[in-house]
Amino acid sequence: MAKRITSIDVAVQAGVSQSTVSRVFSDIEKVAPDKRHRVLEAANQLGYIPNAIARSLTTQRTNIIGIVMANLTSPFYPYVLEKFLQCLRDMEKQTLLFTAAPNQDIDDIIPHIMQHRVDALIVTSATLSTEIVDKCLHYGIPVILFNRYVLNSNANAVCTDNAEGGRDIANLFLDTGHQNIAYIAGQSNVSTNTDREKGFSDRMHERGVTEWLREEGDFFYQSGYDAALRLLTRPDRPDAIFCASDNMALGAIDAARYGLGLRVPDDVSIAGFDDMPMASWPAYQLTTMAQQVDLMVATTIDLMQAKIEDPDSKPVLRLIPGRLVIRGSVRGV
Amino acid sequence: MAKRITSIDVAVQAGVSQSTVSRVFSDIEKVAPDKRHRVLEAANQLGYIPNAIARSLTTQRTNIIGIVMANLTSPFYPYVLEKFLQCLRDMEKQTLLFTAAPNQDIDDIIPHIMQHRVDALIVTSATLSTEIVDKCLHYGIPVILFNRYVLNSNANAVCTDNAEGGRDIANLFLDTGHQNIAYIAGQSNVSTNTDREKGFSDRMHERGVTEWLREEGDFFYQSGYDAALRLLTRPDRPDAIFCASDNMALGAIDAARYGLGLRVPDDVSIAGFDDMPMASWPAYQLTTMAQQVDLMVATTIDLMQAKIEDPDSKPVLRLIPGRLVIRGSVRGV
DNA sequence: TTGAAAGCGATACCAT
DNA sequence: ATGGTATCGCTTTCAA
Repeated sequence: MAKRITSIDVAVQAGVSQSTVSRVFSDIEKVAPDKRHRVLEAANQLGYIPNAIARSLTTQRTNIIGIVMANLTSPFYPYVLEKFLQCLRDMEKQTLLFTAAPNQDIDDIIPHIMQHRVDALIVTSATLSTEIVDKCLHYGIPVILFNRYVLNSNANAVCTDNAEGGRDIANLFLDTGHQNIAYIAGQSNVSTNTDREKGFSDRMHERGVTEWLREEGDFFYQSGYDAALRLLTRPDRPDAIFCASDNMALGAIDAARYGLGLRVPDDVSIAGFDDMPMASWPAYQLTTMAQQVDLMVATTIDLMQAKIEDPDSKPVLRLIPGRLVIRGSVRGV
Repeated sequence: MAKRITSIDVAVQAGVSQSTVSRVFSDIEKVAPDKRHRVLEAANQLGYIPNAIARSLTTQRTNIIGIVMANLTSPFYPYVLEKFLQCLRDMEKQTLLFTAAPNQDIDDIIPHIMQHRVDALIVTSATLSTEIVDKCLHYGIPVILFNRYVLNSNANAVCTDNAEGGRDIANLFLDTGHQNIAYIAGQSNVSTNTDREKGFSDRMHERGVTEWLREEGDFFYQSGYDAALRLLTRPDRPDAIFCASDNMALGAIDAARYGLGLRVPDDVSIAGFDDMPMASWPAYQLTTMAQQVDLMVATTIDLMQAKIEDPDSKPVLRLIPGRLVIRGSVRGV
């Protein structure tokens, strides 16, 4: 490795002061056209690239946004991540990405992130204790929760209206005359699941249905497959299953078809939640409650910007409505 | 936001010098147990978190690894990314992640990354010009290509042995008595495709087959679906299709089944390449050439480490063999 | 407009 | 083992 090129080298080469070089590369300042030209030329000649580390140290801004992702393996999240990366790239921000190790407490990784003094922190599908959120805020790092919320926290949050989505699916099943309905839950301690389930069961009750089957999974494919197998081998086989995630819904469809030789939707209707890319594949044609990812991401970025510009703004929770996407996995529509 | 807490604040509070505080947080140095205790206590009390920016400026190391990813939307890459994140997290390194915008030249985003003085750069499924690689090296930033290689470049590279994989699939089809074989290509200008195709066609020739069908896709699901539709509606319908990616293979299976009512593998055998998670789902049971992602990632990290420790080490290309995974989409095995 | 000089918050070398 | 101090590479006053 050759000697590192700094703005001083460029200054010497261009016959100007180091300050002037700095001004050229921070754009804003006005510097005489001829000098600017000489600086640029010298920089190019020497292969100079400004050092963002040094810049961050003085400006107190890194232009880096931290993103914490829980599970990249579920096909829904890569899409979310991709969107975030696109947005941030367009804003000329860089992205420092973190995943939690299995069973690792998200709270524990935050200090690692804070060491790097990110300008803001986006946390998807994981909750943070109010203490750690406050610690971030204390350091001037806004926190925005994506698809999770914590009441009475100082963190902003953007979330699909999961309860409303659950109600809509209940309506869908009942409107199409299904008699024996089942729900396959995600982990019962995460709000994404509980909200969907709450909306679903509230609406069922409102419409006079007081009993239905329930199995619990973990949002992943295999758990949906297994849960559906348990449900569909019962003597009182359900004729409709609402799965708390698309992933589980696809598993449920495969269990019905390949595990038990049933037809979907003729023998059993299946609905999901998320609308991940595979939901539209011919093999599945899954009817599902779509999360409006693009809108959610854009909203998250907006909240982030607002909070960066006015750190004292009050935290808000933005609920984004889901969109019911009718395909072929629920009969009678 | 309160005043930022620095090591000086901690030093004052603990009644020691700032140097001592620094020593406590950089671990290595020995400092008297009682002082260390006082420092830790003061730090905790003040909510002090060391500033990695300032540290990087003096140590000339950021502990950040840059990763450039081309397409997160293909289900194969999130898995790769997840593995990288895990490995790097275990090494206490942070990850700065970049994706290229559609049609954006990867070369153009490298300077943005270099500004942040990452300790190394991992580039997946994209090539870099030799000039830009040399520029990185000049700045002491090793470059490791993942699943792509550039001959005569100074970048290290880790790649599946795509040619060998292609040969193996040719063997598989011929050993199982298929007569009319077809190949669905990815973009014909990327080495991942050309190597697979080259191995495949070489072996076909070696075994006396000189003619076969060919369609071109883009590695994604839809293109596989469309290409398979074109192939399977020909009068001389192929009885075996080798797809350059699992994604396209799944599309091909769906096209055969749902587009044309054919059975897989009875009417047509289909093989893929990658072994992404869905390949094992009951709906597909795809026979495919698996890329050994864990091994590839580990190898990449090893090369990276070696290059960081000895910047003058010669660049190497590591070929990782694929593993043929026999499931149910090819008949006769 | 331009240059000189004072930080930013650590590390690391040099004394003690 | 501990403290003082120069240093990393920039941005940002302050004067000129």
